[in-house]
Amino acid sequence: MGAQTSRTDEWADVTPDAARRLLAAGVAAFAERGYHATTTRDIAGRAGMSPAALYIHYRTKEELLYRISGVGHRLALDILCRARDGAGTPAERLAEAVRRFVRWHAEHHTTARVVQYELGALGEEHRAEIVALRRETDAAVRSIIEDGVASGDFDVPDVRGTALAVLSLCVDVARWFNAAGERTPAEVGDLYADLVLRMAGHPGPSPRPA
Amino acid sequence: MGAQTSRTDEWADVTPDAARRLLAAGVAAFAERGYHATTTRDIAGRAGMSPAALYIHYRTKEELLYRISGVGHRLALDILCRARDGAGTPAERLAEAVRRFVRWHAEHHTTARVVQYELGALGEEHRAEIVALRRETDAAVRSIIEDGVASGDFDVPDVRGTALAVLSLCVDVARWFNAAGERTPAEVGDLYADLVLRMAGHPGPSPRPA
DNA sequence: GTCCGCCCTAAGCGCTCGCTCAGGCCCGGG
DNA sequence: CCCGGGCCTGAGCGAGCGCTTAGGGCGGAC
Repeated sequence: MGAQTSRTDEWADVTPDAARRLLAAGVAAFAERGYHATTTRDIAGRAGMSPAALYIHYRTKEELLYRISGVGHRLALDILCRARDGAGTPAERLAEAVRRFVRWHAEHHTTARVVQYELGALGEEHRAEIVALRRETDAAVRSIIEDGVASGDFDVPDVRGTALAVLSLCVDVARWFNAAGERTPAEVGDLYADLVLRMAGHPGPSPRPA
Repeated sequence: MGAQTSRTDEWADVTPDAARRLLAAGVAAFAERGYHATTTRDIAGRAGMSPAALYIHYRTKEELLYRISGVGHRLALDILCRARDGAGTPAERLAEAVRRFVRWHAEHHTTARVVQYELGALGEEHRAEIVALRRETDAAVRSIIEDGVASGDFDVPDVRGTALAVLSLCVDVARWFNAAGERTPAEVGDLYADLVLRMAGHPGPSPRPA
């Protein structure tokens, strides 16, 4: 009946309670039907409120999407930055980045779907702000690959193109992942870490950090 | 002003002329704004007609999407089937499949975007029909990889998962590819053929068919 | 010339959308 | 006790939606 919350609440620091419930309801609705096919009545209903209540906490339906998008992008970016700045060889860091990033996209695939595929529904300035976050995401992946090329761990003729492909591959997990499917988020993360190291020309199985 | 047509017209065999123009206008509009954010007035306007004209050739807006989706999926599936059934080693066939498939997704990225990302907007029976086509697509890729594993050309521990990842990687090109960007469709196809062979554990550069 | 059938348009119907507004409940401070 | 502000609801506005309907123009058969 109520909003479908994720297992570890990603919106824990949003207050007041009603605003948080609306956010979670928005994520569920947008992920299921898409932004434009979702009505404010549907969102409010999932949160157990009347349609008018939405406008006490958010100025428009678009602002609700913007908040979701901002929180989601920052969480995903954080995962990559931590891996980039962590200890270990470039191969360990790339494997760890992909493993965690993919796992997040699988576990929170409803949020990730909204974050990755409803960007076009944002207004002009809000979209520009989110696109900037995305460029940082891209730079983080590229940076790890560059480290590996410099150290000789990787063999990558086209660093920009490979970084783009790696990110594209990981992000698309949100589209096809199904919680009722046969693979757990952790399994997909491990598989993808392996595939990405192969793309980077790293010999042997994907290493775990020490 | 008029509908934006692709360089090689993919809708050549759709008649009458007005129906084809509406299809092309629908593709352009859906790709730009998404199905739900597109109005029938917008589609008709791009085709240079009044809103009512749409309903002479298509029963509903959803049927227009269904036609687009059907034609697009069949074109993409055809590319993979031809590569699967072609001559050459598994590595040559996989490289060729990816090269052509990716190139199509880049060249026709507006069509591909609609085909890949607006599936959820289809009605129940129409969606089931399209999903069946998609399963064939998946099977074609898996089949080539299985051939390579059997012949010893590939080293793939998880065939199902790798096939899924390969397809996901290729399909997502439609999302990020930008015609004004720095890479041509052919360049992206070559890069991706290389990356996919690495994912399949094939040593050396991606071979061209004889 | 006359008529028929195909394409098309102008006008508009019924509906649902995002969003607003006047007012009610409830809880903490005096 | 009363009051005031934060949170919420019921009712509904104006707009734009998908789609329909009545009829006009026009080219080919006779």
